[in-house]
Order: sequence, then C-alpha cells, then structure tokens
Amino acid sequence: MQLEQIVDSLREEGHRITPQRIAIMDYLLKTEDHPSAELVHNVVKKKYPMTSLSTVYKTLDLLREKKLVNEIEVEGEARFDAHVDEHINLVCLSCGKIDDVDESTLKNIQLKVAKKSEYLIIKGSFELHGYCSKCKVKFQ
Amino acid sequence: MQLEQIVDSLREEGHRITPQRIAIMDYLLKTEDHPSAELVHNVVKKKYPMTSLSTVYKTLDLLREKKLVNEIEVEGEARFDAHVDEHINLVCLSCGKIDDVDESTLKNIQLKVAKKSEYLIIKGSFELHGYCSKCKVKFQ
DNA sequence: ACTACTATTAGGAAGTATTCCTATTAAAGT
DNA sequence: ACTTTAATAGGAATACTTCCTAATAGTAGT
Repeated sequence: MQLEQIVDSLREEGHRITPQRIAIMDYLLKTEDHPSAELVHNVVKKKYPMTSLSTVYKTLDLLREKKLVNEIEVEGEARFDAHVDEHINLVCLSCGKIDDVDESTLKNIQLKVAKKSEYLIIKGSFELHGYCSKCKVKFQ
Repeated sequence: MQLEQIVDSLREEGHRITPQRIAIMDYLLKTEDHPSAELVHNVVKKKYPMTSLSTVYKTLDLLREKKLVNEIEVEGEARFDAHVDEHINLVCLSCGKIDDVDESTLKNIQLKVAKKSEYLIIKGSFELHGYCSKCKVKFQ
C-alpha cells in the first residue's frame, strides 16, 4: 500500500489530511519495526516536535478502524504494523523484536473454525513467543 | 488435570499450599469461563473474604510459570484458563465470552515457523475475534 | 484569497490493570 | 511446640491508554 492511496481513501471518507497523520502513516509504511505508540510519537516528533501523544493514539485508532494498520498487544503494550495481511507475529521474549511470517494455512483454519463455531470472525491474531536467533544463545 | 495432582507438583517443588492457592486453582479447573484476575479475586473472596488481589496475581503468575494455566490478553486485560493444550481462543467482541477450539494443525504450523525463522518457540497464542452465535444477530 | 465551519490537535488530567513494597501471618520441617 | 521464611494483605506506585477542553487548522464554499 502506498501513502498516496491511503491519503486518498481517508480524504474520500471525509477525514482531514494533517501533517501529523501523514507523518505517522509514512513511518509505519517505511519501517520493519512493530513500534509502540510511544515510539511512533518519538519518531514523528523529530519532524513535528509539537505532536502530542494523544494525537498519535487517535490516528492509530483511525488507521486500525480503516484496517490500514494491524495492532497487536505484547506485554501490555500495543504495537503497530502496516502489514495487514493475515500472518503470524513472532515475538522475541528477550529483545522485543517482532518478525512477520506469512502463512497461507491461517485462512483455512479461520474458515474452518468460523464454520464449526458459528462465530462471525472479524479478525485474527496469531502470535508465537520465544527467542530470536540472536537471543536464543543466551538461554541455552 | 486434577487439583490433587497440581497440589502435589507444587509441593514437590517446595511451594507452600495455602487455602488461597487451592481456591484459585479449584475455581480455574471447574469453570468454563476465561476469568480476569479481578473475577478470580471476586470468586475466591466468597470463600476467603480476606484474600487480596495481589495474592491472586502472584498465584496466577506462579501457575502460568508452571504451565498449569494459560494466560491470554483481551482488550488490555489478562484472562486465565486451565486448558493448557494449544488451541484457538475465540473471543466475542460483544459479550466478551471466550470459547476454546482445539486445532491439531497449530502444532504443525508452529514447527514449520520455528524451523524457517530459527526462533526458539516458547509459547503460542492464537486468537480469533468476532461475534458469537448469540451476538452476531445484532450486527447483521 | 477570504470566510465559516468544525474536525483535529496539544497538553494534561483521569482511568485502569498490574506490579511493587513491607509488616504481618502461617505453612511445613524439626 | 518452635523456627524458619515463603506467602499474604493492603495499599502505594507504575505504566499504558483514554478522556477532556480550549485552541488550531483543514476544507468547502464564496
């Protein structure tokens, strides 16, 4: 997804395009990290120092509602990601890094469970927690 | 798993068996709910009114470390479950109910991802969020 | 370009789940 | 029963998120 597409789709729905919103989306699109709201705030402040944390939270809420970012929760903290396809989040318990792993079978599982359970599924969250290749040597 | 087995395994490892710990484990074994710490506290207080919330948290931590309970996080709140096999948690976005669905393919996915990523996997958390059969009529 | 409208923002206060702190209590081995 | 010290009760502290409100600025219409 391109920044321009996102901007257009927000504008079409009547949302205003502010420098803060652009900066937040731009960072999320460019990074491989899965930043917390606070980290997003720190990055955006480099360009727009007056940006408030509450604006960051509100913008992230908006982007999540529009399904333009994915939100996962790690150790009581929300982490954000512009990678919105269904995937597994690999969370390192030591350094906090999060890697994405695409896994086509998730969609099948989701369909199977939806049928069996009669739930109307809105979103999935698949996480594996462990130690990344760098950190695992410390625990062996 | 039986209460007695759990008590024995804790005692063997040198942990003391207190009425509070028994009440907490007993409730988790008997319920189909996925209670929050606060709900566990409220239930346990009926039998032992002086029980403190901090004791509930500490006991739940211990049980999680010993892999006797599973902990998942839903909307910024920890929820507990004595069902420790790998399974999918189906979370209703409307009523908050959580259903468990056993799914044998999760183990395979986990092995595949562990190999591909070189992570040392410690635990998995698989959640599907949506509306249960009762609540979904309100959203259609 | 100017104006009006109002969505959005900044900044901080409030809220909420969890962890931390410490004197007291009680489980379990002797 | 006595001793040791793990565990507890109760509340303070912490941390992330949401809420509140006056000020600001994006956008449509002129």
